[in-house]
Amino acid sequence: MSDTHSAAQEQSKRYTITAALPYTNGPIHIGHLAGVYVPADIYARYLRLKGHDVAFICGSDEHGVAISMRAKKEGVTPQEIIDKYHKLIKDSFEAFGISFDNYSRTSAKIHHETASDFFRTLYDKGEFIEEVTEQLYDEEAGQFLADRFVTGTCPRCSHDEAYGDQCENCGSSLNATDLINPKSTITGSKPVLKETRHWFLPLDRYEAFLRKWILEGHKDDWKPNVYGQVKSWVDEGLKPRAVTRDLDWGIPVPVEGAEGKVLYVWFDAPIGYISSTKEWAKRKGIDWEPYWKDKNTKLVHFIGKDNIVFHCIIFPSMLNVHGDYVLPDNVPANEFLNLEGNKLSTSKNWAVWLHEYLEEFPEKQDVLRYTLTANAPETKDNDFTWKDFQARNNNELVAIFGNFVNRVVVLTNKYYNGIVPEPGAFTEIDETVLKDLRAFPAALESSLERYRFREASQVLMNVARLGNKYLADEEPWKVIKSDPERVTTIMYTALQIASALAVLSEPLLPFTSAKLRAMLAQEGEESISWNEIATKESLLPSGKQINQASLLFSKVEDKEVEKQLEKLENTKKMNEAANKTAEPQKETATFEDFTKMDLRVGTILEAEKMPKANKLLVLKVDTGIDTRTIVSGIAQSFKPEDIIGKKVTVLVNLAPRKLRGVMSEGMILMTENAEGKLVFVNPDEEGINNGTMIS
RNA sequence: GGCGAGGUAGCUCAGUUGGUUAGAGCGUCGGAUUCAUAACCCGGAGGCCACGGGUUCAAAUCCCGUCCUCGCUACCA
Repeated sequence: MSDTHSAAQEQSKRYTITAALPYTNGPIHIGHLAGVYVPADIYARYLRLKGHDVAFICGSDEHGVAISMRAKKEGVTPQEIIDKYHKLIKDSFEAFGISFDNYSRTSAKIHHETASDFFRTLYDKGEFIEEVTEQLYDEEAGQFLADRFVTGTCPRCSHDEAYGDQCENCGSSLNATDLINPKSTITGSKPVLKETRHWFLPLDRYEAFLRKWILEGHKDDWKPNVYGQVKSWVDEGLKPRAVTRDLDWGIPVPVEGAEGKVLYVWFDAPIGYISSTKEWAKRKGIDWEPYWKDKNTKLVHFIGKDNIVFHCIIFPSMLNVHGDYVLPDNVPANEFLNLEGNKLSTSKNWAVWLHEYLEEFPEKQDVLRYTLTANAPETKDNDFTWKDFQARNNNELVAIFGNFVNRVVVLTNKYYNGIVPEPGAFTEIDETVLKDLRAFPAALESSLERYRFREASQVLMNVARLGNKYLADEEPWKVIKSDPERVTTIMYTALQIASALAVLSEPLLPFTSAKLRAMLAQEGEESISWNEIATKESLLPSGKQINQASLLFSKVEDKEVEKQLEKLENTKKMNEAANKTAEPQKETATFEDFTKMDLRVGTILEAEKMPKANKLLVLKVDTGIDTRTIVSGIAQSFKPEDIIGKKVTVLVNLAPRKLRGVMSEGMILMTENAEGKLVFVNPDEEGINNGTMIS
């Protein structure tokens, strides 16, 4: 082997690359891909090409209350839910070319053991705090109820199907114990309060460690959005965080007297990276430990911004107190991707689903990879539009990349029957072009090492641009008529660019790279390595027979874009229709129930913002009976000055309640328009006096 | 309310140890060309660098304030 090869070997490092474990309650969409899996895959592929030792690790995250609840709702077992999505996700990743070295699942035995051992180690070290609290318990089902397993009347807006953690009507976040008339969604029975013991990870004790490690140690090499978010958390003060739950779906807490309790999904999920690595190592017959415990291993977590706290604070703290483990070298979290101007939403079906894309755009994996990379939400939220998808494909992949390759291969076949010609003397222009070409690997490395994938996609495109410009300047199709000798050098040089392109495109466009290698007859033994591009005399040697041209990319027609937009329009319509469907009628109220409520016409006399609160207005209302203070959560829909003098409907005999220190005596009746803006329910006739009864 | 990130050309984004006419790609307009999927190549137009103050010989870049977007957090009908 050459000297360059051994030099590369010497620099070779060990990398453990993780991509966020997808939660198995839905398929993968473009937001996941753009934020996590595409950049992680590009990075992993690049490192392999550089000759590094890479473990690219992922798997399905299959525990947690959301799956348990969904199973109950659909009347199936949690196992059926996770099997369905695990398969769908795993298969679509594979078809999309995400090159995981191992894709495991947290329901695997090896993971249960690993997570269990991990917990036990911290437990034995006395790292946890134990605390007994009162939680809602369903006696009929014989189990504690997670917040989302409880519904009841919202104490704020009286919506009577509020969840234990949040009221979807008024948006307030709640404690399950706050709900009026709580009801178990499992049996419908009324839950009781019961004591339960849980284990907490005392994050507050790790503040000094986190400050030193991240705030001092990674000030300059972590992305501003990640660093800033971590700083924000640490500065606000960390609190102990429960790492166990009362639930029957998950990894049993491996401690005496913890029956019916499982590890909190956020405790076990990141450990899934470790168990997936173990699974992989076992299959390969190698030792997994260096990938997590050797100080020279570089651990990198690819995640979306919603996961920053877990990957930068909780998991590193766990690894640190456990001992033995290396800490992440970087966590290049991305922001979010929007779709046609709106947030991606699994529940609203506002997404481009990977498995659907693969069916609707066969053989176009690289087009989506490229679009998502070129437009990745690296520094701020970004918007995916189908028009942009079409433009990136037609104007860049087809027009620049595909076209260059096609020109070179067609001309080579036309002039030399597909045999790489022997070059003559190189001109200054040839030399410059070849020199520029050899600079590209370093340029790409610089972008990729800094996790600037968007930039890398443009650098890659510049390789094809270099080729196109070279052909346009040298005009072999003209020169062939006057000086055919010269054309051999031109075509040889252009073919070197195509050959480099085949290798350099591998991380971003793996399918295209493979096709191009095949076209240039540079597969397997014949292929050149990334590190050789800058140094090897000839990338595609004279005399080599290449194959016929075939198109690397095809145009995306307007029709296809329209079809996708139509699909989204339909989703919108369905959502609107779903919203229009009125909620079912509540249970019968007797006349007496109704007459209990004293509703009056009132007038807002004064209104001002509650200091230090976002949603609250403090109102003085003339109810006819008296002038009283009502605190109302309408500040996001109205300016105080705009509602003074407004006639409103007031529930005057609602039990008074103190809100942020101000006693609120009553409630203003509100409803909501299609955009979610609040609207007063008020008498629209003039001349109705304050205090008039509503019946 | 507090904190974090962002606000630069029609679009997507670079650019901050402060320093000549603020850059790239796409789009647009014009030119050239025909080997190539009407693609490539060359050139032009297009920016009060969110807004208002300040520091400075000099500000997209530093300081103060305001506004907008996204997120976290608090509070919360």
